[in-house]
Amino acid sequence: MVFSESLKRNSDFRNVYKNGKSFVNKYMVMYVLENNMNINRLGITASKKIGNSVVRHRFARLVRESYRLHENIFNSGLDIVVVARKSAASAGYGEIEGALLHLSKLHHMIKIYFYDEDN
RNA sequence: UGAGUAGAAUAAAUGAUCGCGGCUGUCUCCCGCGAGGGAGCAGGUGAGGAAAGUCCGGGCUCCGCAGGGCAGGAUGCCGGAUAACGUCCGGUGGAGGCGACUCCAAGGCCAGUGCAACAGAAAAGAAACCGCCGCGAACCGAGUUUCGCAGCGCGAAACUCCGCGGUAAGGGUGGAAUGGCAGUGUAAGAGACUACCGCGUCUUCGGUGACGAAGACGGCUGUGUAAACCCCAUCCGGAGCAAGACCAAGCAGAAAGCGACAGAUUUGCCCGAUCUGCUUUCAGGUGGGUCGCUGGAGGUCAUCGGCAACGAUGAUCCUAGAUAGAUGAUCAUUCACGACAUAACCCGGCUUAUCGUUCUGCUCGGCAC
Repeated sequence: MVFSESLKRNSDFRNVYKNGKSFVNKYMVMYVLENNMNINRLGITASKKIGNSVVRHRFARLVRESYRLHENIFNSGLDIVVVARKSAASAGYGEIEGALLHLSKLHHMIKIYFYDEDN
């Protein structure tokens, strides 16, 4: 991913939870906070309540793939944390991708000139 | 061909595009005096049979070397395999199945202690509820049965109701009741006696052994429970790859309390050993990198030894190594339409989860010859 890296530290996660804004839909919760850098940092979380290791890994991969394929339409300088909800365990790629874009719009983090073709 | 039984293999496939982690590079570019670093490109590689649960065993690493006693834990038929095991192999004994085969926490209740609810008379230094039998008392009375007669009431006898005793055959209770069954015997009974079976002891034989076989002897002294305490035998130092080693960077200590009859370490306690501080609060620094990290009790094949587990020798192969943590997405085609489940130091096991498919040995039956 050219413009992004992953969010790693526990303290960074807590910072986003505490100070960022959040929106929710059926499959996930998304927290967003400006990080004053020129790249985005993406963190993905899935608790053990969601499922076993296979399920949690799969969720992370689907989110990462969805983000990667749409990386160029997002605004920069954001810390993004995606938390899995229980129904995400059985979701396929299309559902995860749709959910990610839906929440992105609610956060107004999609570049303006992409709005038309994505709607 | 049906049912079953034991074991083995496999764990959707192929292609295209985009994407990710290691590795390699006589490739390209950028940074740096340099060692080197970064980006790209190319090639090649990248989870499982259980990677899981973390239940055992070991390797490896560290610990003021690990010593003794007590406590504690684990294992528990025999022999073998192994680095080791609670695993595996081969046996013995028992249980189940027509059988192939499967299952077994399979040492010791004549070391001691305990427990055995309910039921039952009685569940272990002690036993008679019913029943059966004997003797006694009583001869009053009541009842039952039988018999007699001068016959519708009288009389007689026996038994029971009472007491003492014998008896473990039978009934009933129970998971379990003094070996079983048949006979002799007896007042009634009883291993009291006899045959057979079972049990115990001894001897002989076979086996490394668990144990088996045969013979003799003992009438066999009233149970079950040791996943009850316990006894016996064997084994066990602790902590774990966030182990641990190294490099780089960086800081700052202060206060209070406890204490040499102290404190710390070695799972618990005692002895012994070693060390000299320890605890709390406040304040401060780092939170980067390299190694450990995958070539190993390794896989495959052949030969030899062994019933086998396994071992020896030779040949041959190398197949993830991340560090917030790499396997995904889309499209196409095919099919049985895809279960369970993601390495985190490494092995040997066990246990549990699992859509299916295929193969092999064996058993019991059906049909045909």
